[in-house]
Amino acid sequence: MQDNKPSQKNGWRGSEEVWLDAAYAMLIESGVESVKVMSLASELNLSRTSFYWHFSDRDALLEALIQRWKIRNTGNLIARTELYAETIAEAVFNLFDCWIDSELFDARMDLAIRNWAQNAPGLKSILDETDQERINAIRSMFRRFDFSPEQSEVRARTVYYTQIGYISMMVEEPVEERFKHMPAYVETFAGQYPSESEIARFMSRHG
Amino acid sequence: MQDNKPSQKNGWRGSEEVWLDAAYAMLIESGVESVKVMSLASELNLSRTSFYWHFSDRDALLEALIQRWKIRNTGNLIARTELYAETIAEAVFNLFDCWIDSELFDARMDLAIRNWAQNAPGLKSILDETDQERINAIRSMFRRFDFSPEQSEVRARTVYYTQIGYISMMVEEPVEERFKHMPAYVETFAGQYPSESEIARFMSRHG
DNA sequence: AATATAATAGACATTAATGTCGAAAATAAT
DNA sequence: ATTATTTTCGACATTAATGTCTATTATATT
Repeated sequence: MQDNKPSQKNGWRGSEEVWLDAAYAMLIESGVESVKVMSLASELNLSRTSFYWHFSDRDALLEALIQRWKIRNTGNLIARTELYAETIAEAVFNLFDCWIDSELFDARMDLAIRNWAQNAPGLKSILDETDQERINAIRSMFRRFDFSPEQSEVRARTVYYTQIGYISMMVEEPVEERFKHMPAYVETFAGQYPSESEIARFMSRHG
Repeated sequence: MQDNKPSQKNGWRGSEEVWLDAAYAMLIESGVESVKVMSLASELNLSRTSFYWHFSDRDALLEALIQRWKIRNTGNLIARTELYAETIAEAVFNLFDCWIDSELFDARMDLAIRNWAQNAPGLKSILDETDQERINAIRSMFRRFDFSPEQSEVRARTVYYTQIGYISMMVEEPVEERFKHMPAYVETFAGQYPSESEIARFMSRHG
């Protein structure tokens, strides 16, 4: 594990990374149950058995997928909650960046992991901890703007649950639609409507 | 399909209902992938092959599960949004009954169906429609209390997404904890803190 | 060019699942 | 009690998946 950049761009058709990428694509597309050595092999036009040169078995591949998620989906969200903001509305807008920029937060991966965790108790524990860390960070954000402990707790959960719900439902709506509603979401979550300049600052950050 | 109450309590060990109940339990416990004729048979101490007397094949069983969900999880929620209420806070409390009483709304089944739908496009369509109907009903509730169209739209979605998120995360918290936070959730969703009597009315409805 | 290493692929073994068929057994109907 | 019906079960066929072992091939190193 943990090769530091194995000399990529060698002449071989397969590699740990190639199999992992295919597995990732399969995972977010159809769930962990469909991450099968057979399917990946035929997709990559490689013999099924040569998979076993790169990974000891299917479980090792799945473990690598979890590692990838851990590395990518930790930190960014929390960093967003700690960004400078003059009002709670601006702070909520900062967090919203995560729901728009998949570089900051990979929603599809998060959903796949969440579904997978339902049948993998070990993963469920890790996910529960992760969720808790994220909620803690959002709660602190509200506390910094002088919401009561109770208010901060409930508003943090509302913000987070709302997003998890949105992801779980795989809502497909045009981007304009999403942006249009953002100020009203800020008002609901923060209890105050954002100022024109706050809206403008948020909008200008995104295309 | 659609027997009108087949003479139950006959002397046979198996029946459509017995298999279906076992499948239901398996579905909400471990997801559709693990609803397997083999597992169910060994759980019921019946020969695997006698399953095929009651159902033509595994697909027929899965279809029956979907029917059960359709019948049970439609109507109740919408009815709750239409109940008499003097304030929006009271109306939101009325809806909250669904999240507490599993007779009104079977959250575990809903989650299982939602996960299943990710790999079953036909089911996904049905689920999308169902979600839309529920959100429409909640939106109408806010409209009745004179929230603007935009406000009603966003608050309805916040209420619904929050609950779907809560279910998806399989949050396990003590009942007291849940009840303790309810008024603060009402405040967030409705924009106004519920009155003492509204809280009392809600609490007294539940043990 | 020769050699070592990394990667591929085919033959084999195994397992878990679905589904068919016909014989046997349990129950219900007369 | 006899007969008919409903249900159960075991033997068989099939499929899709995992994983091992060994020979071969492609690439990299010297």
